[in-house]
Amino acid sequence: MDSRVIADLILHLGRIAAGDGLAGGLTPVQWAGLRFFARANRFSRTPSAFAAFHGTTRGTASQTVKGLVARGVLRRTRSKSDGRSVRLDLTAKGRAILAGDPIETLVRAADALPAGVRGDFSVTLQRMLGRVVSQTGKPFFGTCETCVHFEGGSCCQEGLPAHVCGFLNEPLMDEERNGLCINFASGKPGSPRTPGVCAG
Amino acid sequence: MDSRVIADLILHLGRIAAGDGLAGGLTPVQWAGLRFFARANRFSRTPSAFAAFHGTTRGTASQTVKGLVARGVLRRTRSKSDGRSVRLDLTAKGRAILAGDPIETLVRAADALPAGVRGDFSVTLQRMLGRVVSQTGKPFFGTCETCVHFEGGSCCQEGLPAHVCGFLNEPLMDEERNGLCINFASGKPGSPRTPGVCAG
DNA sequence: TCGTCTAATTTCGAATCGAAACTATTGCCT
DNA sequence: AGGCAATAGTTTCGATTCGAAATTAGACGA
Repeated sequence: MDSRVIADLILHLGRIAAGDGLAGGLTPVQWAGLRFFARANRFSRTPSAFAAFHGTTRGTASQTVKGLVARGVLRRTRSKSDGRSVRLDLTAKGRAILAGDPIETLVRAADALPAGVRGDFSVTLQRMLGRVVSQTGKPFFGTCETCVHFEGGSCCQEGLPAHVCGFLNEPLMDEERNGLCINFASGKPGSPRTPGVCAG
Repeated sequence: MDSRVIADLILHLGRIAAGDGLAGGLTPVQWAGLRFFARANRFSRTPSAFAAFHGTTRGTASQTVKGLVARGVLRRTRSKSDGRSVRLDLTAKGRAILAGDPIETLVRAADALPAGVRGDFSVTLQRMLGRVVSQTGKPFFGTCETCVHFEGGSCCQEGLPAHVCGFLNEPLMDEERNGLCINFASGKPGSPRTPGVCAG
């Protein structure tokens, strides 16, 4: 019986916080897009990945992206390795606009929570998302931190890629580990990551 | 920095769970309306209250209500005491449809949480909603349980109203205390409710 | 080279939303 | 009483959104 209240609260919170129409000149969907492309890693900053993340079709996602590019908050570049693919990056203007995100109301509300509560709260939310996502068959976007494809090491020199994504066979810079990835696959929690073996 | 993740998670959860298009023949907005009129008390089952709760305009709320009445899930009756006002009640069909609410995915995810966690989680969500609501100036919908206007007693006979809403000066049946109310005003937590004095 | 698959876009019709105009009713104020 | 502002609800209108389907372009295997 408490569970229904929880579900209602989550929906209501999301609606009240993000439903605030044209805050800062962007629509709620455009805000969602801007947030996604700000947090996704370079393999996932594509229209298709945004469609999967946002739970919509590629056609709709394409329109959202077009609007954001037209506003000058996203830059569109074709992939060199795959002529079909496109990568979207935030422009300086995009990063500036992100500061006025209407989600800030929610962020401040989370900030006001006691520090001890906040950690548990975040973990519980994540657990619920994992369950919802697996039940509905939607893709889960996680970071390298708990990804089974992540092969890390720290034996290399400064400034060189120290990690590898085993799924794409691509080197990863240290600061790229925090981006959301569409290729995320959950590893067993607590199992140590394979230490990377470096030639150098 | 954890706070931003929390905000993202809440929005994403809400989107994934409720954004599921025409589940059961109703749109996401219509589901929100049906849920509201199922949980609101008899003073709050009006188009205006739904507009306030849902964070939209009265015009848009009116359209949503019209759609629900046309589908036969809500019944529309004019108020006898105020010729302008209208009350919406769920029909038997409405209650039946509510069983297939797409929010059930979220409810099940909440059910899967450990019992100890669930209580704290619910409290934290409520605290965040309170903060968001006070920051944005939107009305808060609470129940009699913690409402300052609630004047309760239990000295009356069975079957007769045992409580009173001090704001509307209206008698309240025992089972009406759990409905969401637009006239909710938060009382000091822990302060004892005024015991009702019965003539009988 | 052909066929199939994937990435992205475009088009089109239906639905949604908010702002503004409008009707009807209430209730305060003199 | 009579006037008048406030409130509840509805309607209309234009802009936006959305999803389904068709379209273009490139990748890749047989």
